[in-house]
Amino acid sequence: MTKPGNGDAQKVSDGQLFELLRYSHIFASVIREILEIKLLNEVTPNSLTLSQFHLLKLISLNGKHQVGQVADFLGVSPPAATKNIDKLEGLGLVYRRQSKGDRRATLLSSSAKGRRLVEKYETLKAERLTPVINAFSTDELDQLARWLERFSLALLHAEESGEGLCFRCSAYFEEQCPVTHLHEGCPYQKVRGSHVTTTGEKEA
Amino acid sequence: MTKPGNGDAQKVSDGQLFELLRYSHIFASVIREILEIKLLNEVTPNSLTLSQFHLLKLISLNGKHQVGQVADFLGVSPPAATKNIDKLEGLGLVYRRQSKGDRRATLLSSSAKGRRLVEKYETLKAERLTPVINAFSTDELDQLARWLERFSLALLHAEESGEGLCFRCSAYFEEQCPVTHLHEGCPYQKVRGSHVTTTGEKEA
DNA sequence: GTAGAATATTTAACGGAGTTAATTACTAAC
DNA sequence: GTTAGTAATTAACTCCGTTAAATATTCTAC
Repeated sequence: MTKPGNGDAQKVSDGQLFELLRYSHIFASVIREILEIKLLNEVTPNSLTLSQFHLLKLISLNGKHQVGQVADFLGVSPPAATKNIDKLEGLGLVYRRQSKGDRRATLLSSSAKGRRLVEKYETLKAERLTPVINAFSTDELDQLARWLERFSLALLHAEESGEGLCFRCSAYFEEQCPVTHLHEGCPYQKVRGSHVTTTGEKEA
Repeated sequence: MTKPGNGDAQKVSDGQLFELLRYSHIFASVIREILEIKLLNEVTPNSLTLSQFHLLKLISLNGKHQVGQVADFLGVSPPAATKNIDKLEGLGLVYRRQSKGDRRATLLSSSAKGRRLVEKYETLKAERLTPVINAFSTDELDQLARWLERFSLALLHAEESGEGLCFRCSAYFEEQCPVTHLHEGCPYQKVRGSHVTTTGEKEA
């Protein structure tokens, strides 16, 4: 792994490459395990999965999605989405209702309880980031965010077999998704406009 | 979430905070899904889990670990480690042998096949990183790695309830683990010295 | 030196989340 | 109006994790 002469353009040394591999992995693991899974378990006694939470968040942002859409969004099969929705519905976090236009379709909307949960999670997540923010200057934070974006895009574009590629923003979406041209029909796109405010649908 | 007045020190704007949350999540997801899971599935027709691969990697780096140690390392229960080892052993990637000193203990070592797999994965991973490397200057890559480290450390230190905290380097380890004082007895530490070369144990 | 506590691993029983295939209900095409 | 297609669900299964119990070995202490 840290052998000499790995064949590639020798732009970076083996040591640099190792550091990059090491810290990108560690960063990814720490974000996922500490900032996401651990926090989620603290916020929900009923311990939701990350998938289930992302589902809840998407539904909170737009109360007009149907099951198939959110399945695509999560990157899972429709039956898996159904089961996740069952669980969220059982907890009173989301509701199902039949679509008027197409009576096969089920529309999903969040309850006030569901939206409160999303908001609580996001607030706490931002709080936990405070020590991180304090470890950087404002300019550094800006630069870091841009580099993370550049890194992710470079990786994703290289991979573009055109398949089910997605930026995996998990509802941290922006007006203009940078990978839309790779993956048409992203549910995030359908949610555009409601942006980041916790504007749910009607209450039940 | 992007509400005004989130209470915290107003060092960063809500927009900045959102960008940071968005891109740290996206980066973490892309690393995990594209650079790790997807790549692993391409390399192994028998589709190993990330856990199983990390286990194999650890064993490849040091052929003297016992089951309980690698269970700690993976952050799973001993029975889970046993089953993962069963699978790797069934594929001829690792071997079990009884410890001479303590006949309760099982020592684990990798086969040449196992080490080849690890090496192949790491080589391909480095290759996939080429477009990323080309998207940055050498100095930027250095800076990025250091920032990822600083970010991860800040997050981990803030969290330090002293529990099972770990840097989650998954065997991308360095001589001096920055969180050792938080988590004594890390299996990575026991592996120190063999560093990153693919130096396994005896062959069977 | 042997009884009893502690430790290392495995087995057994089970749960949760994912999969594919089949079913049900509805819509759309011709 | 029959037929093909689509949305969602149910059924049957797999995989990876869990805790509790079983087994084998070592350590402690009288």
